[in-house]
Amino acid sequence: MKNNKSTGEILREKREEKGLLLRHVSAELDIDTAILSKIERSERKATKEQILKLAEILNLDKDNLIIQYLSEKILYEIKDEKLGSKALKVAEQKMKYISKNKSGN
Amino acid sequence: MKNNKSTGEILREKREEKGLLLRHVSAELDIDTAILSKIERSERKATKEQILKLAEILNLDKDNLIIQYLSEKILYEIKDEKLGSKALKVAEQKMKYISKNKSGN
DNA sequence: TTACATTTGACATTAATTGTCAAGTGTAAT
DNA sequence: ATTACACTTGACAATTAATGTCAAATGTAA
Repeated sequence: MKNNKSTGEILREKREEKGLLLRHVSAELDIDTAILSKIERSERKATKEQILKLAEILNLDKDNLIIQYLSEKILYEIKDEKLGSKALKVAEQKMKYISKNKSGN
Repeated sequence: MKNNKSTGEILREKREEKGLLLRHVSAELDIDTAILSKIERSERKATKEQILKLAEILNLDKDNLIIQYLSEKILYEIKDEKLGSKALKVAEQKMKYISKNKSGN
Protein backbone atom coordinates (compact mmCIF):
# COMPACT_ATOMS: atom_id res chain seq x y z
CA MET A 1 0.00 0.00 0.00
CA LYS A 2 0.98 3.61 0.11
CA ASN A 3 -0.51 5.55 3.00
CA ASN A 4 1.39 3.71 5.65
CA LYS A 5 3.30 6.51 7.34
CA SER A 6 1.70 8.76 9.91
CA THR A 7 1.74 12.52 9.44
CA GLY A 8 4.21 12.73 12.29
CA GLU A 9 6.58 10.26 10.70
CA ILE A 10 6.43 12.12 7.41
CA LEU A 11 7.24 15.38 9.15
CA ARG A 12 10.09 14.01 11.15
CA GLU A 13 11.69 12.21 8.24
CA LYS A 14 11.58 15.25 6.05
CA ARG A 15 12.84 17.56 8.75
CA GLU A 16 15.81 15.32 9.46
CA GLU A 17 16.45 14.85 5.77
CA LYS A 18 16.77 18.62 5.52
CA GLY A 19 19.01 18.79 8.55
CA LEU A 20 16.66 21.07 10.45
CA LEU A 21 16.29 21.04 14.21
CA LEU A 22 13.02 21.11 16.13
CA ARG A 23 14.07 24.51 17.31
CA HIS A 24 14.33 25.84 13.77
CA VAL A 25 11.01 24.58 12.59
CA SER A 26 9.06 25.29 15.76
CA ALA A 27 10.37 28.86 15.68
CA GLU A 28 8.87 29.30 12.24
CA LEU A 29 5.62 27.84 13.46
CA ASP A 30 5.81 30.08 16.51
CA ILE A 31 5.31 27.28 19.01
CA ASP A 32 7.44 25.56 21.61
CA THR A 33 9.69 22.73 20.48
CA ALA A 34 7.82 20.50 22.89
CA ILE A 35 4.70 20.61 20.77
CA LEU A 36 6.46 19.91 17.52
CA SER A 37 8.22 17.02 19.18
CA LYS A 38 4.85 15.66 20.25
CA ILE A 39 3.32 16.20 16.83
CA GLU A 40 6.13 14.29 15.19
CA ARG A 41 5.63 11.40 17.57
CA SER A 42 1.83 11.49 17.10
CA GLU A 43 1.30 12.40 20.72
CA ARG A 44 -0.51 15.58 19.67
CA LYS A 45 -2.40 16.65 16.60
CA ALA A 46 -1.25 19.64 14.62
CA THR A 47 -3.67 22.37 13.63
CA LYS A 48 -4.50 22.77 9.98
CA GLU A 49 -2.56 26.02 9.88
CA GLN A 50 0.50 24.26 11.24
CA ILE A 51 0.18 21.53 8.66
CA LEU A 52 0.06 24.08 5.85
CA LYS A 53 3.05 25.92 7.21
CA LEU A 54 4.97 22.69 7.70
CA ALA A 55 4.33 21.73 4.11
CA GLU A 56 5.91 24.99 3.05
CA ILE A 57 8.87 24.80 5.38
CA LEU A 58 9.64 21.20 4.53
CA ASN A 59 8.71 21.30 0.84
CA LEU A 60 6.03 18.68 1.19
CA ASP A 61 3.07 18.41 -1.13
CA LYS A 62 0.29 20.35 0.55
CA ASP A 63 -2.60 18.30 -0.74
CA ASN A 64 -1.05 15.00 0.23
CA LEU A 65 -0.19 16.23 3.67
CA ILE A 66 -3.68 17.60 4.22
CA ILE A 67 -5.27 14.36 3.09
CA GLN A 68 -3.00 12.48 5.43
CA TYR A 69 -3.84 14.81 8.25
CA LEU A 70 -7.60 14.77 7.69
CA SER A 71 -7.71 11.01 7.42
CA GLU A 72 -6.08 10.82 10.84
CA LYS A 73 -8.63 13.22 12.25
CA ILE A 74 -11.40 11.03 10.86
CA LEU A 75 -9.90 7.89 12.32
CA TYR A 76 -9.46 9.64 15.63
CA GLU A 77 -13.22 10.22 15.78
CA ILE A 78 -13.98 6.53 15.54
CA LYS A 79 -10.94 4.93 17.09
CA ASP A 80 -12.79 3.50 20.07
CA GLU A 81 -16.00 2.72 18.21
CA LYS A 82 -16.98 -0.82 17.47
CA LEU A 83 -19.11 0.44 14.59
CA GLY A 84 -16.51 2.85 13.28
CA SER A 85 -15.83 0.97 10.10
CA LYS A 86 -19.50 0.86 9.19
CA ALA A 87 -19.88 4.52 10.03
CA LEU A 88 -17.05 5.30 7.64
CA LYS A 89 -18.78 3.48 4.83
CA VAL A 90 -22.04 5.28 5.50
CA ALA A 91 -20.17 8.57 5.54
CA GLU A 92 -18.84 7.78 2.09
CA GLN A 93 -22.29 6.94 0.79
CA LYS A 94 -23.63 10.21 2.10
CA MET A 95 -20.66 12.01 0.62
CA LYS A 96 -21.40 10.59 -2.80
CA TYR A 97 -25.03 11.43 -2.42
CA ILE A 98 -24.24 15.02 -1.49
CA SER A 99 -21.74 15.62 -4.28
CA LYS A 100 -24.10 14.02 -6.78
CA ASN A 101 -26.88 16.44 -5.90
CA LYS A 102 -24.59 19.44 -5.82
CA SER A 103 -22.63 18.39 -8.88
CA GLY A 104 -18.91 18.87 -9.06
CA ASN A 105 -15.63 17.16 -8.19
CA MET B 1 -30.39 4.64 -1.32
CA LYS B 2 -31.05 4.08 2.34
CA ASN B 3 -29.16 6.43 4.60
CA ASN B 4 -30.91 9.53 3.47
CA LYS B 5 -32.40 10.81 6.72
CA SER B 6 -30.40 12.75 9.23
CA THR B 7 -30.19 11.59 12.82
CA GLY B 8 -32.34 14.54 13.78
CA GLU B 9 -35.03 13.64 11.30
CA ILE B 10 -35.07 10.05 12.51
CA LEU B 11 -35.44 11.19 16.10
CA ARG B 12 -38.19 13.66 15.40
CA GLU B 13 -40.19 11.28 13.25
CA LYS B 14 -40.06 8.55 15.81
CA ARG B 15 -40.87 10.86 18.68
CA GLU B 16 -43.93 12.22 16.91
CA GLU B 17 -44.94 8.76 15.84
CA LYS B 18 -44.99 7.81 19.51
CA GLY B 19 -46.92 10.93 20.42
CA LEU B 20 -44.24 12.19 22.78
CA LEU B 21 -43.51 15.85 23.39
CA LEU B 22 -40.09 17.46 23.49
CA ARG B 23 -40.72 18.05 27.14
CA HIS B 24 -41.24 14.36 27.83
CA VAL B 25 -38.14 13.17 26.07
CA SER B 26 -35.87 15.99 27.15
CA ALA B 27 -36.87 15.34 30.75
CA GLU B 28 -35.66 11.77 30.44
CA LEU B 29 -32.44 12.98 28.91
CA ASP B 30 -32.12 15.54 31.66
CA ILE B 31 -31.61 18.47 29.34
CA ASP B 32 -33.60 21.52 28.32
CA THR B 33 -36.19 21.14 25.56
CA ALA B 34 -34.27 23.76 23.63
CA ILE B 35 -31.38 21.40 23.08
CA LEU B 36 -33.49 18.51 21.97
CA SER B 37 -35.29 20.81 19.60
CA LYS B 38 -31.96 21.82 18.16
CA ILE B 39 -30.73 18.25 17.92
CA GLU B 40 -33.83 17.24 16.00
CA ARG B 41 -33.32 20.07 13.55
CA SER B 42 -29.59 19.29 13.21
CA GLU B 43 -28.65 22.59 14.72
CA ARG B 44 -26.70 20.83 17.46
CA LYS B 45 -25.03 17.48 17.77
CA ALA B 46 -26.14 15.07 20.45
CA THR B 47 -23.62 13.39 22.71
CA LYS B 48 -23.12 9.67 22.36
CA GLU B 49 -24.81 9.09 25.71
CA GLN B 50 -27.84 11.03 24.54
CA ILE B 51 -28.01 8.99 21.36
CA LEU B 52 -27.96 5.76 23.33
CA LYS B 53 -30.65 6.98 25.67
CA LEU B 54 -32.77 8.23 22.79
CA ALA B 55 -32.56 4.83 21.12
CA GLU B 56 -33.98 3.32 24.29
CA ILE B 57 -36.69 5.89 24.81
CA LEU B 58 -37.82 5.78 21.20
CA ASN B 59 -37.25 2.07 20.54
CA LEU B 60 -34.77 2.70 17.80
CA ASP B 61 -32.08 0.24 16.82
CA LYS B 62 -29.01 1.30 18.75
CA ASP B 63 -26.42 0.18 16.24
CA ASN B 64 -28.11 1.87 13.33
CA LEU B 65 -28.53 5.09 15.23
CA ILE B 66 -24.90 5.07 16.34
CA ILE B 67 -23.71 4.45 12.81
CA GLN B 68 -25.87 7.30 11.62
CA TYR B 69 -24.57 9.54 14.35
CA LEU B 70 -20.90 8.69 13.83
CA SER B 71 -21.13 9.13 10.09
CA GLU B 72 -22.41 12.65 10.67
CA LYS B 73 -19.56 13.36 13.04
CA ILE B 74 -17.12 12.20 10.38
CA LEU B 75 -18.72 14.36 7.71
CA TYR B 76 -18.70 17.30 10.09
CA GLU B 77 -14.91 17.03 10.32
CA ILE B 78 -14.46 17.43 6.58
CA LYS B 79 -17.48 19.49 5.60
CA ASP B 80 -15.44 22.53 4.57
CA GLU B 81 -12.53 20.60 3.15
CA LYS B 82 -11.92 20.46 -0.56
CA LEU B 83 -9.99 17.23 -0.07
CA GLY B 84 -12.50 15.70 2.31
CA SER B 85 -13.63 13.01 -0.05
CA LYS B 86 -10.09 11.84 -0.67
CA ALA B 87 -9.33 11.92 3.02
CA LEU B 88 -12.32 9.67 3.62
CA LYS B 89 -11.03 7.14 1.15
CA VAL B 90 -7.57 7.18 2.71
CA ALA B 91 -9.15 6.75 6.13
CA GLU B 92 -10.89 3.64 4.85
CA GLN B 93 -7.66 2.25 3.44
CA LYS B 94 -5.94 2.79 6.76
CA MET B 95 -8.88 1.25 8.54
CA LYS B 96 -8.60 -1.89 6.45
CA TYR B 97 -4.89 -1.98 7.00
CA ILE B 98 -5.30 -1.69 10.75
CA SER B 99 -8.01 -4.31 11.06
CA LYS B 100 -6.03 -6.64 8.81
CA ASN B 101 -3.03 -6.46 11.10
CA LYS B 102 -5.06 -6.76 14.25
CA SER B 103 -7.42 -9.38 12.84
CA GLY B 104 -11.09 -9.29 13.63
CA ASN B 105 -14.38 -7.87 12.39
C1' DT C 1 31.56 17.37 32.35
C1' DT C 2 29.80 20.52 29.09
C1' DA C 3 26.82 21.39 25.36
C1' DC C 4 22.91 20.81 23.05
C1' DA C 5 18.75 18.25 20.98
C1' DT C 6 14.90 16.10 22.30
C1' DT C 7 11.36 14.37 25.53
C1' DT C 8 8.28 14.44 29.44
C1' DG C 9 4.81 15.95 32.51
C1' DA C 10 2.58 19.48 35.30
C1' DC C 11 0.14 23.21 34.53
C1' DA C 12 -2.00 27.65 32.07
C1' DT C 13 -4.60 29.48 28.30
C1' DT C 14 -7.83 29.34 24.79
C1' DA C 15 -11.36 27.56 22.00
C1' DA C 16 -15.23 24.42 21.26
C1' DT C 17 -19.11 22.04 23.12
C1' DT C 18 -22.89 21.61 25.88
C1' DG C 19 -26.11 23.61 28.61
C1' DT C 20 -29.73 27.19 30.71
C1' DC C 21 -32.95 30.71 30.45
C1' DA C 22 -36.28 33.95 28.86
C1' DA C 23 -38.51 35.90 25.29
C1' DG C 24 -40.54 34.98 20.66
C1' DT C 25 -43.42 32.38 17.14
C1' DG C 26 -47.15 29.34 15.59
C1' DT C 27 -51.44 27.12 16.20
C1' DA C 28 -55.60 25.59 17.96
C1' DA C 29 -59.18 26.00 21.18
C1' DT C 30 -62.36 28.88 24.01
C1' DA D 1 -58.93 38.14 20.30
C1' DT D 2 -57.20 36.01 24.32
C1' DT D 3 -55.54 31.97 26.58
C1' DA D 4 -52.87 27.78 26.41
C1' DC D 5 -49.29 25.17 25.06
C1' DA D 6 -45.57 23.19 21.91
C1' DC D 7 -41.80 24.52 19.89
C1' DT D 8 -37.98 27.81 18.46
C1' DT D 9 -34.50 31.31 18.89
C1' DG D 10 -30.59 33.73 20.55
C1' DA D 11 -27.79 35.60 24.27
C1' DC D 12 -25.07 33.92 27.50
C1' DA D 13 -23.00 30.56 31.34
C1' DA D 14 -20.69 26.28 32.44
C1' DT D 15 -18.02 22.58 31.23
C1' DT D 16 -14.78 19.98 28.64
C1' DA D 17 -11.28 19.40 25.20
C1' DA D 18 -7.46 21.29 22.55
C1' DT D 19 -3.49 23.94 22.40
C1' DG D 20 0.27 26.01 24.45
C1' DT D 21 4.28 27.17 27.97
C1' DC D 22 7.79 26.02 31.03
C1' DA D 23 11.24 23.63 33.59
C1' DA D 24 13.25 19.55 34.61
C1' DA D 25 14.76 14.95 32.74
C1' DT D 26 16.96 12.11 29.24
C1' DG D 27 20.15 10.99 25.53
C1' DT D 28 24.29 11.67 22.95
C1' DA D 29 28.42 13.27 21.30
C1' DA D 30 32.35 16.18 21.96
